[in-house]
Amino acid sequence: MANIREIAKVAGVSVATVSRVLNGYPYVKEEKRKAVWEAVEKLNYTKNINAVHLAKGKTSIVGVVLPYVNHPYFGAIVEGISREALRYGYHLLLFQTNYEVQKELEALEMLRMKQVDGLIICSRIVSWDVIDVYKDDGPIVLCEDVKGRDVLSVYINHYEAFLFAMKYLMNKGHRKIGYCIGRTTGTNSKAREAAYYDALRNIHESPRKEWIFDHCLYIEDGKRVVNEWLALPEKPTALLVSSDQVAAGIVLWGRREGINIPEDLAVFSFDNHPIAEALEITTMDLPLSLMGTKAFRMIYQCLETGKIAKKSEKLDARLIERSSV
Amino acid sequence: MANIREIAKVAGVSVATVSRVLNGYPYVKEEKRKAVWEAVEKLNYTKNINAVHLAKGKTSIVGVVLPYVNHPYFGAIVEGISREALRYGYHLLLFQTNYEVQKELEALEMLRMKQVDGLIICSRIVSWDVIDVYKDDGPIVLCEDVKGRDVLSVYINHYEAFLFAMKYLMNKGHRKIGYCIGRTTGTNSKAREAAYYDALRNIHESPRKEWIFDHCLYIEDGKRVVNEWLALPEKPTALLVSSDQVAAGIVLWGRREGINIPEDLAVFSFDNHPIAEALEITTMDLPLSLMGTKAFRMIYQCLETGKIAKKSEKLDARLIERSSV
DNA sequence: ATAATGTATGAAAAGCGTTTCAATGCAATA
DNA sequence: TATTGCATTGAAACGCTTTTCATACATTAT
Repeated sequence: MANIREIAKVAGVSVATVSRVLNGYPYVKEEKRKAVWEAVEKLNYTKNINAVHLAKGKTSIVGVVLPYVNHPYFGAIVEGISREALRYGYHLLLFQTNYEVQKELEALEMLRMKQVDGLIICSRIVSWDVIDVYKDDGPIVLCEDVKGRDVLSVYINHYEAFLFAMKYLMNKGHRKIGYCIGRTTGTNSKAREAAYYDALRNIHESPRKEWIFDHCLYIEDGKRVVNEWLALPEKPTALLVSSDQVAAGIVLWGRREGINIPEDLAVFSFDNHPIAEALEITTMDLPLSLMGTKAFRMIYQCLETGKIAKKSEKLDARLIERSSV
Repeated sequence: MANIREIAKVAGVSVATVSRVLNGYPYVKEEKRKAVWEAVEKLNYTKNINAVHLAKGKTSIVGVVLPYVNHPYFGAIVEGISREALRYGYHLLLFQTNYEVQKELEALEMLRMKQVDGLIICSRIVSWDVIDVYKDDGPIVLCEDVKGRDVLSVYINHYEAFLFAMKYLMNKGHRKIGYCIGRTTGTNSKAREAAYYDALRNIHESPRKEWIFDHCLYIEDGKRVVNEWLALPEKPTALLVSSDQVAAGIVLWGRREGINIPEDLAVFSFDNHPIAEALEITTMDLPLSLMGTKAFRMIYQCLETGKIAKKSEKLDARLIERSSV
């Protein structure tokens, strides 16, 4: 495979000139410019981008760290990142972690090794100490409330959203409220948990462990929730569900079990995925795609200008009132 | 940032020895090995992976070309690819194309420039001539029937699956059958179209343009289909739907319009996404994740051994009988 | 004792584009 | 005419690791 030196030889110019032509720099006589392009054509030359990466010290790639590629929640975020990255000529390197520390570390190592120029961590399990170690290796954006820590972040105000939902349910007269969550660890989950407990405390209700359903991610998890709910001696009358997927599962499997929604069980969900519209599920719209877009922009700005306008950005959820509550 | 030369100096060895230690090669005295690791520790050294890429001429990255990251169909494929890539220490570079030729070309260029070692094209719009140009730049796997062309491929037998579905519907007495598809171009879509026409011809029914619904990808497209179906002067009694998402939309919006399924309208779908189970939709299970896994393996095998066991692999769909037909 | 192996190590080349610096030529301004 | 400045170009350094080749010494086999 031809390289830039051969092009230079064939075109009768120096490698510097070839580089100038290839990158569209000025100060090259038109005839030389032409000669270079002809040589490129003739030798069927293509840049070796790894040499470019080495020489420039950057790759125009940002890494995206997430537990599951195939979940609509993360899909929406990635979509937002992808759209923006495309616009600025950046590429995306995907790190599916399954919440394994090892995999997350690997992604961080890739930042240090300059495989990626920056990192967007959609969800994580590694501790802050670990993140801190890699902070100087390139911009890292977290999709969670970093609470004043010295890292970039764009996040959805899950606490407010959950609190809002709780109050909404309580306004409708509900006192016995349970909730479904993807995992109990993680900043976002903790924020929701806090809102849940705070709201319950407000009405002097004590929380019940059996009304909290963990590991709720996909539609099929809704089936499990319905079955567990049915088996409950004392049942909550309403459920906050952190994902429309799970809510859809609950509504659909619930129907099959003869559960009336919202009469027997009110379902209040989050995401505003089209499935929620189709099922008339009351939900909070989460600006996931926007969050991805903003996360990328933050990285980009940091990379190109070295400055950051805002270190942290909080995005709000929006009520979509339908008939499942 | 320290480099391998500095490590060599500090450890009092040559760069070759440092490289040996770093890569776990034999033939290094234990004491030197230790000295190197100590220097690495001391200088907080990390490899510059771009230099590695350049020197090795490979990156251990495979590119994944797809139109939309955020569709469950492609999500499932990527999931399969990702799982396998993880196992073999490969990374995934995502190319979201939105079916723009320019974007697909860019991905192919990345193969030529050695940004990626191989390419998995989940769906495409560029012509075969274009693909051919890049064939020698690295392994390319297509997720479609390449019909004897000299490219690798793993694909689902959409023709058989669609034909099977048509016969199934016809066995249930349906004669007026329409179908919903994501796009009308593309090998996979053409295969389905062919099966549709072949089956109709079999029962001497002539196809109707207004019974073919294009651009059906997401749940919300089901709403559109329902509305169009309702407005039809003469309605098909059954619909073949290429995606469970759309089928779900049809079933759900159909219910809201008082359409009885399957009495008024039978729905036969594809994918076997959990949503189909929740909605009791009869569907064909498509081994999407498996296809991704196999696609990666093909690339991997090609890369590591230079040989290909099978150039093309056809995967079959499986009937999941439920109650929407 | 000698040839043949195996272990251990470093110098140098190879992989390749970018960028800086110095130099040359030519035109415009003082 | 002298000076300043811009246009043009190339040599060489830079980014960094891998890998080959040659060398030296220690064993083991013949």
